[in-house]
Amino acid sequence: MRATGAHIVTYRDDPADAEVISHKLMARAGYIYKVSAGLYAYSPMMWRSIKKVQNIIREELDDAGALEVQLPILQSSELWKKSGRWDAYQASGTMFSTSDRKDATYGLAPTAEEVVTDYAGSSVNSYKQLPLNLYQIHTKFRDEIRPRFGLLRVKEFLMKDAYSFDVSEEALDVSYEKMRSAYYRIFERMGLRALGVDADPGDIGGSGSMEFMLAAETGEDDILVEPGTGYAANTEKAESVLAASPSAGEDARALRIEDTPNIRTVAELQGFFPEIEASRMVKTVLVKAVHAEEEVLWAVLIRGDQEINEVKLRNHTGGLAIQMLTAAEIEENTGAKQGFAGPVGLSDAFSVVADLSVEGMVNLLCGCNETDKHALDVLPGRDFAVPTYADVRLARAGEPGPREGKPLELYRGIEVGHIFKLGTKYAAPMGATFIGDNGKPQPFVMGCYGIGVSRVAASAVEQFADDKGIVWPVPIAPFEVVVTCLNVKKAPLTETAEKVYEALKAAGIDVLLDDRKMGPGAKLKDAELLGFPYAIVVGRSWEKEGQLEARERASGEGWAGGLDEIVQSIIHKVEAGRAGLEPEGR
RNA sequence: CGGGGUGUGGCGCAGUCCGGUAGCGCACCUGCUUUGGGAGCAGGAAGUCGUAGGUUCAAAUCCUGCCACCCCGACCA
Repeated sequence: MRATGAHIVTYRDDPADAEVISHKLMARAGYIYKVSAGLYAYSPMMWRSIKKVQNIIREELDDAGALEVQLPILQSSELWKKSGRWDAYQASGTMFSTSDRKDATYGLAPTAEEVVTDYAGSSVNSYKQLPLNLYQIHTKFRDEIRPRFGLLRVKEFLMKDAYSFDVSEEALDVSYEKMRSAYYRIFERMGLRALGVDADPGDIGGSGSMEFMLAAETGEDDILVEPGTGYAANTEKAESVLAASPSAGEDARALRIEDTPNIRTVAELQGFFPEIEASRMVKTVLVKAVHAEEEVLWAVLIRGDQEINEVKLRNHTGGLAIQMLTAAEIEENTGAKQGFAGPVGLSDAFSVVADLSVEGMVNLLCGCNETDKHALDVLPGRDFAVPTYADVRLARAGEPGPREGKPLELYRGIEVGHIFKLGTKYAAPMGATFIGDNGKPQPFVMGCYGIGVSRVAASAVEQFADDKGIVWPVPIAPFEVVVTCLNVKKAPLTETAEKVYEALKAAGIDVLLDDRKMGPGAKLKDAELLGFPYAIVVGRSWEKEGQLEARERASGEGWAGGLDEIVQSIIHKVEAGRAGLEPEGR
């Protein structure tokens, strides 16, 4: 393609509302245009990249035996009520909803489990039709609380979503594993190194899930990695090994209640009782778990030097969301002011869960639901009922990892893919069944698998950009090579540029000929900003020495040579670059 | 939703405190010159100053309501 016909529009300034590098550069390069908050138009150049991302995904999924479909994104609330997800998504406010002229309610798809399960339920009758894996690449909608970071977090985006249908858990394991390895290949083929991490399934639900992360400082997820062991997990889910409380194994002393005027936090208590470490204290955090129909009060006990993981806690309570109690609610339900709650003398209004870090603690210090007092030398089981123990603790960097006890390292990442084992979570309530080999109807055992297509493109920019602009990996670049003619008024130059352009086109290279009437500086800057992996410059050195110059965007490396020589070297480099990254074991 | 901030040609901004009828840079159009790192000169087009109301002889500027957008927290591919 010729640049004069490619609708290239670039800007000198970053948009005022851009924070992260991918947003700034994609806007400056004219790849994206903000229509309103969280809604972007993709330019022709952007769309070329996105189509390449899509095609890599298609090829790998087709290879893995999945079938592409296209499902409606306007979906009846009736269907969502059958799976039970309507309430959850209304509660969290993530789904856009609307109604038709007859007042029937619809949602705009944030994912498509209901629709695809409905389809499979009606079109699959026998176990002989399984396994089945259906996928689509389509628009998804989420009413994000705060859209930001350009294409990284938006209200409307392109997602690849796949759904597997199997006869059993064992068969699901096979389908899941196929997708997992396909995911590594997909990202490697794009030239991106994705990290698979254990994750929380969130609103989608199900038994197992794994996220695929691209490392980036601006990522919104924290990942803990135990180096050399293959253990990596989102902090929402991550586990670590915790040393026992120093009090473990001590003889129990008698309970005492002491005055602690206006001493509320662990830090303040440490100041007040300098001889008692935080690891001998138990904090009691009061929350409510919000369910569709009710709210349940919970008291959460955790060792004083530890913090609660809200996601783990939410999963334990089975609620849709966790909210901290307000000062007024605390007083009303415990009879004491904020800062003095504890398991000792706690009202029956609360369900109690204690983190594993509390198990085995003796002579601990905690609140006793009396303002300006704390209990010391408390013994669980004697001074309060032995609670249910569960892991609700936030693992932190530096703590020993769960596999071999090596210190956990913290990384930030952008979530670009997420795979889930759903089991029968959707098929069972929706009555989506097939006839098994025993002649009886049974629900599908499902998995679902997402990739944020538009987010992948933005993440790639985020990961590779430099101070000059975007640096596309070859497999997803809008053009693999730009041929820059520095002076379009000189016939020898334009003729040479044409020749190079035709030669590369004939070799099957995606090449852009920059034939615009602009100054040489502006063209070179544009090529760098737009991020084409390779550039061939036709200018002075051709006029004077019959030499073309080639440049590699990523390394900044340049080389010169005769026309054929340069064309051949570029073809080789591009063809090598198309393969993406070397597979890394899995 | 809570806290903070901003709305002025397509983009980036000044002008607002102290009221007097709108300006700069980039981009755009025409012509000439220029061509190895975002060219020069000359000419031109483009804004009811987010919006509604109020104060005033006079409002981008002061007052009130509303809207949009952005930043910090909770959501996710």
